[in-house]
Amino acid sequence: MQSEAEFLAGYDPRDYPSVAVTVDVVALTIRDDRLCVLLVERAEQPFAGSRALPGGFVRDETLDAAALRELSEETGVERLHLEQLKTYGDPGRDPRMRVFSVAYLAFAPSLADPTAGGDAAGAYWVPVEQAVGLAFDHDTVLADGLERARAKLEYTPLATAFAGDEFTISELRQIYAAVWGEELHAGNFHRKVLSVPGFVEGTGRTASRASERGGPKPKLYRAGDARLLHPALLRPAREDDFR
Amino acid sequence: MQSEAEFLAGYDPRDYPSVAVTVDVVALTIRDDRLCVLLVERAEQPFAGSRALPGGFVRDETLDAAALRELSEETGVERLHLEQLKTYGDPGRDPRMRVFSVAYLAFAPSLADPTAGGDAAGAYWVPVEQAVGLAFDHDTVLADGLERARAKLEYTPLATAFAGDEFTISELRQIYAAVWGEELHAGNFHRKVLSVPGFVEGTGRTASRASERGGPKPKLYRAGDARLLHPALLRPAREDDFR
DNA sequence: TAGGTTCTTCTCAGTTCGAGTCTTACTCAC
DNA sequence: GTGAGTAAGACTCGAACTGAGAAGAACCTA
Repeated sequence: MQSEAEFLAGYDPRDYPSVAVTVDVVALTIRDDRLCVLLVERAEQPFAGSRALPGGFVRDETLDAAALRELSEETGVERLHLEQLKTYGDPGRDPRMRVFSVAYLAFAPSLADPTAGGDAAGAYWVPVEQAVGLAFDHDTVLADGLERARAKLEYTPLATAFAGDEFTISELRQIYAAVWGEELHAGNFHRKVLSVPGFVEGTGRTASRASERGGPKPKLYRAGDARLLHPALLRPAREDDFR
Repeated sequence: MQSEAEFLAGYDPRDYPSVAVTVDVVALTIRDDRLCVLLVERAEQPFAGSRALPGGFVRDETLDAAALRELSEETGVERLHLEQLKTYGDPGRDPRMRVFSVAYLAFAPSLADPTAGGDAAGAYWVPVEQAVGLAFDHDTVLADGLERARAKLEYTPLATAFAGDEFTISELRQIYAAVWGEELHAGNFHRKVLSVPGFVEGTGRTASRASERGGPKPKLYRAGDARLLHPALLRPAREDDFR
């Protein structure tokens, strides 16, 4: 494999257009009650061998379509909620040329392992706290994506995008706990979720089995039609978050 | 002046790079208790003569720097709060070539009239409800910016960015009223603002004059050090906003 | 000086909140 | 099968917050 130094030495910027636009995707899911992000192992220079967020150049398509395509090409992941996060364009963030990267945030229910493809040598879900030392400025992108995801859980029904079609209140609570990194009071969470209009709606059905460790069979719910939670479901306040 | 049709007929895409990145700025302020946006009159094709958001091509600089520079060049406006809004990149949104526009949102205290410069034939503050029929997809960009601004007033001390260094609680209330488009209960607003830690801090001073129509001289406050309002200052709920 | 307006504080009832308890239904280990 | 432990869901309590309104003092204009 070519080293990064060799690659840069043989690289002539005039062979390429001087400005490029890419999309990069922060795809999140919950696995084993842990918040995980989708990473690919880069097969090409620059940063060959490093881990990075999946992404690539935008073609003759909308930005949303590019994000969906790249995610699908490099990882096989398809069914998910996508939204634009932020654009990163500092000069020098890509050693080849001026590259503007439009970052997307994606939320996926628990899925089978992704299949690598495209420019990616491998693709896998990694617990977010282990996703450090990424290529380019992707550490920053990931941090911004996590902050956005944590905030959006408060005032949108986004958490249901992490769940399957039918879910229990407990599963929903564990999604919140995984994203926020702290446990929630089960009774209060239950009361709150059911009291917010349009958050979830009952299916009339009950899980076929209780939790592994006992307890009654929980009722099953599906996502409601609300697009905003009102009143919001605020995470426990920590003083230092505000100053 | 060249018509748009003439311009396009004489336009050869090969004279230009095929992809470009611009910044466009939704700059907001309050004038006469009304929410206004900064518009420029375009001097160049395409859309010459139309009104548009101030903006232009990104040079060898960060995106934030480009937004600040364009705003200053085209309008003379300088001292303000800037944050990235969203990136627009649909094929065909600019008739010349593929243009990606990184939109910024800016909040300025009440200022003197801007001075036109750069590509702009004129620059002026326009009440947002009169800012329709803009060039490119700027109607959409403005709508997204307004929605973002309205939401951020709820949970950040952003409103103080519209005020001067010292302001009264009433002035702050009128900023909220102008952005949200509805009156607020003066007593409750007063109680709420003072109860949120770090939102405002007293100066110990009092306005030299009361309101034109009477009343006591109000106390003066300045922005506090909070970066988030907790608890948030929620706008009156309307059912249809949630579904 | 009179009347109207604003600033600021206060009251009151209704709602939401965090923390905890309780009952019931279930799983697992023995 | 039985018993210990756990979870779902309903409930209670006091504290905190909310919207609506009232009240007094300060100040403007006519």
